[in-house]
Amino acid sequence: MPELPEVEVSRMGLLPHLEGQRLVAAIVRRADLRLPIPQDLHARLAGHRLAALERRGKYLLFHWPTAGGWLILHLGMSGSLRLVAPDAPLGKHDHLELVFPDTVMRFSDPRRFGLVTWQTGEDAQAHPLLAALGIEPLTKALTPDWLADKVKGRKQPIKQFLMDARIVVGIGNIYAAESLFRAGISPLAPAGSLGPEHLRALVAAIRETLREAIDAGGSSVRDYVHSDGGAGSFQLRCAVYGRAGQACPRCGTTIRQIRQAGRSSFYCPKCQKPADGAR
DNA sequence: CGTTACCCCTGGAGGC
DNA sequence: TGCCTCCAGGGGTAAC
Repeated sequence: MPELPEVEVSRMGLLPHLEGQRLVAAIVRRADLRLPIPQDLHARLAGHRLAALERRGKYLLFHWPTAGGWLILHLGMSGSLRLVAPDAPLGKHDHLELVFPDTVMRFSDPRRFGLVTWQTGEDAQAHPLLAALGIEPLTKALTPDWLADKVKGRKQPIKQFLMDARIVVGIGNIYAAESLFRAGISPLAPAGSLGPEHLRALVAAIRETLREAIDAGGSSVRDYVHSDGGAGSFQLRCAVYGRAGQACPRCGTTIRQIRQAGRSSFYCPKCQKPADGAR
C-alpha cells in the first residue's frame, strides 16, 4: 500500500500525537523483518522525547536527539502504523509498539517486507539505506531540465525509470501508472526518448498526482488515527491503475494491462503514446 | 555501466 | 469445505 503519499499521510497523522512525547516503553513483538528490529530500542529510548518525525522517500525518521540518533522505519509492501489505546487487543502482525503516556503506536506488517533500524548521530541520511536515495519529487529539485539530464541515453522504459529510488524517491507502482497517464506517456516509452514537452508534462503530472493523493489522505487523517483501516483507509481514485478492461476516463478506450520488470502496468493505448505524439 | 531476474513473506481472490 | 495457483502498492542483490 504505501508509496510516498501514504507514508506522508502517516507522518502527518502521527505527528500531532507523538511529537514531544516521552517514550515509556519500546516493545519488540517480532524482530525478523527485512532487517531485524534492534532489541535494545527500549534501553536506548525509554525516557527520551521524540523531537521530530520526518520523511525521506518512503522512510519515516523518528528523531531522538537526547538518545543520540534516529529510529528509521519503512512500511514495505504491507506495513501500517496505528495509534491505539494502551489496552487495545494486539494484532497478529503487530511487530513493534512504541508506548507513550497517552497512546501507543503499533507497527503492523503481515508480509514483513518492512524494516525498523537505528542510526546513531545527527544525520539520518548517513544510514546506508538512505545515503544513495534520489531526489524528493515534491521539492524544487525535480525539474524538466534535471530529468532531461537523468534520462539521457537511457533505454529503460520510463515506468521502471520512475520507480527507481536512486533517481527519484517515493513513486511506486500505482503513482507511476497514474503519473504517466496524466502526462500522456506510455509506460513502455524508453526514458531517453522523451523530449522536453514530455518531460515538462511528466514533472507536472508527478507533482499533481502525489499532491492530490496526499491531500486526499490528509482529509481522512482522523480516520487513520485511532481506528482500523490504517493509512490505507483513504484511496485516491485511480484513472488507470487496477482498471484493466475498463474504459479510459478520458477517451473510453479499453485500459490495457501489461507486465514490466515483474510488475503490472496499466495504461490507455490511445491517450498514452510511445514517445512522440503524446501531448 | 544499465538492466533484468529472483528473492524475502503472508494473505486474499478465484478456479476446480 | 479444501487445495491450488496467482497476485499484491517495496526494494536489495546477484547475474546477464
